[in-house]
Amino acid sequence: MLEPQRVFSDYIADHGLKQTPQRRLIAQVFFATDKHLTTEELYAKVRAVDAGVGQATVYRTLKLMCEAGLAKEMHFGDGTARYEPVLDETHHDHLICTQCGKNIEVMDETIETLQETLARNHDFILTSHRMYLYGICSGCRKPLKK
Amino acid sequence: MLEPQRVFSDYIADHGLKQTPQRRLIAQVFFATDKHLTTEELYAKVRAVDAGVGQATVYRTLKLMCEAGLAKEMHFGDGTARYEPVLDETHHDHLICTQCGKNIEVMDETIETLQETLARNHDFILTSHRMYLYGICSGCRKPLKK
DNA sequence: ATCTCTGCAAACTGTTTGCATTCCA
DNA sequence: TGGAATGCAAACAGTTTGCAGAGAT
Repeated sequence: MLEPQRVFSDYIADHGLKQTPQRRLIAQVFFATDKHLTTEELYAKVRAVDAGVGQATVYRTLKLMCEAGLAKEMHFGDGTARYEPVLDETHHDHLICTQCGKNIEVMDETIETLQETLARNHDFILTSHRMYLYGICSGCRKPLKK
Repeated sequence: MLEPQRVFSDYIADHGLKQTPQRRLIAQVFFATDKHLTTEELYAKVRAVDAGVGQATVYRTLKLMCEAGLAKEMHFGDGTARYEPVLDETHHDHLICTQCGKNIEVMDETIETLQETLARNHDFILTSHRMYLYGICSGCRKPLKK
């Protein structure tokens, strides 16, 4: 896995933008978690380190990381956007427990292939996709003893 | 295909709620389209018939139809919710052109089966899923003559 | 008559933007 | 030094809510 913060640095440099302590901090905190954070959550984590960082900066930096291909915006049921760090090029889909919110990243080559085929059958050139599987995980359904 | 408005009526009656002309109208307009409407769009269509209907009523009725299982809320990229009428039990996924926004409803039995298997392998009981395939449709990529 | 529903406007939430100031390059 | 980035607050868009009056049962 390549250093995402290095990639971000490079992206900034290559685009005539500027390194700032805020961007470094936000990126560092963001890539330190493998969860799907809301801006709110990221903002809180960042503030825990440096309370002087503004919310707008978090939004702007997150957007910048998306442009750099290092973050991906996603929407679940609720109205808030969540961001997922793109640590490497590994694509994956999501298996989400509707009970406890657990989010497992999954991947199935056969499904991927079939998706390609399906799109081609409709004369589409597939560029990307998102797949969310919702269910109940084992932990959330064990105590049924009677 | 069963009459969705009848189902809605019944749901209202069964829950001690009340039939109103607004609810009837909103349901009628909603089920008359097979597209994925935003509240804004639905509101406009409703207003074209009866300009006296309030926006809040559209929101409230849409939520009610979701609770009745007659509508499904979905989020694409943008910040606005879209609603899809659940006309019958036919499940489908989405093939979306990122250029023109065309939204084709697709379905592949094999993929469905594999999704089940994938979930089971992770000890999940699958309850539902959403799959969006993004690409460029044929119409949006033909005229490249220079 | 009661209790829900409606429309309006105000309130809220998540996100974006304008601006003066700060700060990297 | 100059242009980009920041923080703040105001602006926004989508959605929800409080309330008084209208309407369904």
